Amino acid sequence: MKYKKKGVSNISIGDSVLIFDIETDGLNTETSLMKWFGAFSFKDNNYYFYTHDEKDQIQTLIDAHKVVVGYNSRDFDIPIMENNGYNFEYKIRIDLMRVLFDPLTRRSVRENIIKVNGKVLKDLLPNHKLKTLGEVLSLSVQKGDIDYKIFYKDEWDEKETSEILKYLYYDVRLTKELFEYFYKEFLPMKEFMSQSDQRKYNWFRTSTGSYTYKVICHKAGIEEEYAEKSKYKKYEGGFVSKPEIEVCKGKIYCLDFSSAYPHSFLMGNLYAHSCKCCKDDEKWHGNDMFKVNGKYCKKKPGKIEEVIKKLYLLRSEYKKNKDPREYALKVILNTLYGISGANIFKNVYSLTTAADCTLIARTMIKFARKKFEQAGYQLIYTDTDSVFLKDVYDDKGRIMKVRDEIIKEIGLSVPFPQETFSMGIDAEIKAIWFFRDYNDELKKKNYLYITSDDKVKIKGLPIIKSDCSKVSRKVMNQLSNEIIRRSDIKFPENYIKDIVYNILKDDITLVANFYKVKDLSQYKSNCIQAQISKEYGAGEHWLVPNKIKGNVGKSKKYCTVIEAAELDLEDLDLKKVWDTELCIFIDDWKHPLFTRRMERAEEKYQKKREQELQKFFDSDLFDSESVGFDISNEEYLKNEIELEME
DNA sequence: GCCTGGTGCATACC
DNA sequence: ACTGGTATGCACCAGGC
Repeated sequence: MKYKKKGVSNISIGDSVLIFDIETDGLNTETSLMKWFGAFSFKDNNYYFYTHDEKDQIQTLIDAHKVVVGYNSRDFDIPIMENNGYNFEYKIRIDLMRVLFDPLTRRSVRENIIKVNGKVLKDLLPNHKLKTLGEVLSLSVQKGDIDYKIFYKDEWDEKETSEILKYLYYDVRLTKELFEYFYKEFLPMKEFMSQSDQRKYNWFRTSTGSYTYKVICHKAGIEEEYAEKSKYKKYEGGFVSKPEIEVCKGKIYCLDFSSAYPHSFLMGNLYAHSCKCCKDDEKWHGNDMFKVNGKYCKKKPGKIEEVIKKLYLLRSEYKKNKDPREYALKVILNTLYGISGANIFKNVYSLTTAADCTLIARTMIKFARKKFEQAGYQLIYTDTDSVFLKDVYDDKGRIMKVRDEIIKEIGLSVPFPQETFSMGIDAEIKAIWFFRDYNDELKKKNYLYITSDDKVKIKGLPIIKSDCSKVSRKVMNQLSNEIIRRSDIKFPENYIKDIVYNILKDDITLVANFYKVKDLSQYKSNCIQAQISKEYGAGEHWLVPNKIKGNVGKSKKYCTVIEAAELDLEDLDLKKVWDTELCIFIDDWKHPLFTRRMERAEEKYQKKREQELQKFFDSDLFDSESVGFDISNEEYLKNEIELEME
């Protein structure tokens, strides 16, 4: 019995692609029997549905296609069908689940480069079920499920058949739409690959690292060889400065190098370490400015450098024309540095090259800092390829002149200066804040700023991390208008407290923290994630930190939102909400650990003072004139703190 | 008992 | 077929006093 249904497709593919899905009587791939087979063919835009007794027709349909596509088909559908006597030899097999992530290694493959409404797909997915994916990507998802008992038999009446067909149709259609989504999303990556990789859909399903390696090898004419994965040495990366000040208001600019790492490669010719056109002692081995470790050809750009340059220029053009292929080139250019530090990518791998790439970038940004400082600008912060500075002269043109000087001087110190290399303005800011840790030191990679056009940008702060409580997020949203209106983020403690308790009054479970945990077997310690996995299973959980309820946690306890229904406000543990999430908005806030340390030092000082005093009273010197201490209280406290911090 | 430092894990920045 | 280092925060745990 064959059912056929006309469908439509919004993409045109040259290949014969078959989308398929099966229904079985169980989940065990060794023993399960396939009961139904559903498919969509891009050859004729038809859906096909068969029962298990139409084996020849199913095989004929498969044979008529070059590419077969399923969801979790690599570990489920195909093994079962093979055990049921079907043949998938020589088929190009695409498992759409594995396009996103690999369930075996639990690594993301492409879910972290797909964006939905500005957010990364990975962060939007609570799990990797096909239905969830359909919902997040706004595809046609059928509501409701089927009772799987229906597949425990071999024949179905008209009503059952209709139910199964409807169910299977929606699943095939969802898989088809997902394929179409990925196809459109990744097609811009296709043309940079070799013919063979294009044919095998490697532009569609490889990790970004593998993709980049394949493209670079193809374009540069290098063998695409792989090495055994091994533990390799680490090397120094980007330079991150401590923030120079806590708050800065006024005209502030964030300047950053355009594609710092690709330009490091180009300007230092860092992949041309084993050229045969010159001897070792004729090569570039750095200078006073760039103390590189490797030796690089200075006669002509290497093969990989030629490719980088070509792709960089092409990207600039695509970017100007809003061509979607711009993104593919961005991925390649940004990933190349990463794979040059991973030994499996044998023929681009070079620790010296990777380390010299970061060294050049570190040197450049430190040089820029020095130059701006010498020119009278106040440095604020630096991370890898960017520098924040205050425009004390209120003269953008002057900054640009200093910038040009920096670029020019860098160009004079490298063997292959690049015209495309520059520094751009990444942000125009009117106020920026940094925050203190428990040692009262300003933290790196954590800041908040307001741009000249009144946009609030937050980097790294706990309040934007995925585990942040909803109550803190709500508070932030309530404050945001006020923050922009006043150009200030600090409020009196009681003001924030009122907002928090007003929110918690209605729902105490909003203090819950978000946890995404793996299967228990994946943990080798009794860490909190392992405890959560053991108690509530792998997956995503909102857990309420509290003092009395729950089997997770030893000092602090965690229970589910449902279990928390019995808790009172006083039972909650609000430490994270106050001391890490909301403290950034509170006037004159000090970390409690730091405060306690100060108090202890004060106590110690008082004790010592009493002792000294006593000693003094007990001594013969009581009558003499040498009364008092040689250092002040503040000085003493400072010394104590420094001693403790060592 | 309290504090400290090391470690594993998760997640952000570049 | 598997991109890198830098950094913070949380909780656990062992070891010192």
